Amino acid sequence: MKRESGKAKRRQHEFLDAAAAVFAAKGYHGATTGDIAARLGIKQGSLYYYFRSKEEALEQVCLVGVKGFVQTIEDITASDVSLREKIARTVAAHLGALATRKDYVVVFLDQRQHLPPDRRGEILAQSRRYVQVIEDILKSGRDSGEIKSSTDPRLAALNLVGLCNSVADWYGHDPKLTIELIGKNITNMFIEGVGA
Amino acid sequence: MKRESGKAKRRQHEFLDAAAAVFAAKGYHGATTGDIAARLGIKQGSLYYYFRSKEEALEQVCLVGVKGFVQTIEDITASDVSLREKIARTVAAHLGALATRKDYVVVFLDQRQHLPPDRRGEILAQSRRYVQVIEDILKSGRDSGEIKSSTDPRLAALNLVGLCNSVADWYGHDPKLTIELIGKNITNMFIEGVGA
DNA sequence: CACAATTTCAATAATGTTATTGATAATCGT
DNA sequence: ACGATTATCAATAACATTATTGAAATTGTG
Repeated sequence: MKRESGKAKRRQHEFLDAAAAVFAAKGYHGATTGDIAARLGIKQGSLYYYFRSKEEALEQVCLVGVKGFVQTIEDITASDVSLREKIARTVAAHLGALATRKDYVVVFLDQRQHLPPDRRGEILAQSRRYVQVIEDILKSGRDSGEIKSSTDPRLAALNLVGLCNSVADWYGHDPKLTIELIGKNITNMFIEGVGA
Repeated sequence: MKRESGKAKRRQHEFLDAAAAVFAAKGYHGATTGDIAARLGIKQGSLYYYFRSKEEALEQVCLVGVKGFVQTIEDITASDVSLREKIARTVAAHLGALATRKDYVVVFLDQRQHLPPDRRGEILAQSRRYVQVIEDILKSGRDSGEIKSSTDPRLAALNLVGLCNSVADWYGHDPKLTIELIGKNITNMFIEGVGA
């Protein structure tokens, strides 16, 4: 009989959290399975009850990381609000994922390259689609005259995503800089720029 | 007698290039000294004629990477041109370093965290100063009324640097996207935004 | 409680990696 | 061409890491 009691799921979750934390802190290759085990208070070999291989663990962590991004973006495109509001929501969702699941997001951003090609498929597809959706949002904004006609939607989308991703490099250093504050700042800069 | 013939320097340079390329491609821990040796066409043990340890190699690569950034930024602050021009030059210098020394820059950006604390000192100091100089440029621009008074120079500096750094993630994928084009795009977006 | 399922352990095989060393080959200046 | 300097090699010690296995402990259930 399959158990799948809430307890088992909780433990599985703890395991993924530990893997994400260790991968984020040390990088995939810099992290050892022993590090993950130590964080869970179990022995290195015991981990293999939860995964088949270290690679599989990385894949799972990356998937959680990227899904945090993609989750809400669909609804945002569909919603009937101004372009500014769409961008504000996109940024908020992006930064929100960073705040609530920093380890997963950081691992997705920085460690997915270490997955062998045959494990990269879905992760790559999801992240490509994410940028594509943002590009589409910008394109529609250009059509509706809400953004400059000279704006290249592709480049602008890459810039917006890069801008949000870069927050991961320093978020948390200064407690004054809340997600809300940073989000407003990025949204404003993206739409109006810093020029007087 | 110390030789220091041009040849020796050239070889030293080749060695650093190889280390940078391998670290950039596989990450510090994912890269083996054997990988670096293979790229140079020599045996793994022979590398230790050029460095004392893998860590030292990483430190040297990171230093070259960060110096590419800091090099020109000083002159830009001093120069007597408009804020827009200062920012345009800053972005151009940043992206230029990315284009001409991508491997070194990528290693500095993504791998410096794997240096032990006692090797991080100078690298950290240089990169802090880099952001500080940009912050100062923006502050002076705020004082001169060239940028919005509501702009937070610190956040804006972090954003500008993050934006430029994020180009490393995709630069080179599309040959149509030249450094000049990307630079103009970023400068425009940073100052005027994409809004109509 | 007793039984079955779940979770962890101890021990270890197989492999890979860094760094050292003394010998050897290649190169340079005279 | 010769001796000295520079560069590379072969071999290996020491160590770390992943993954496997069968046993043991723990937990949940009737």
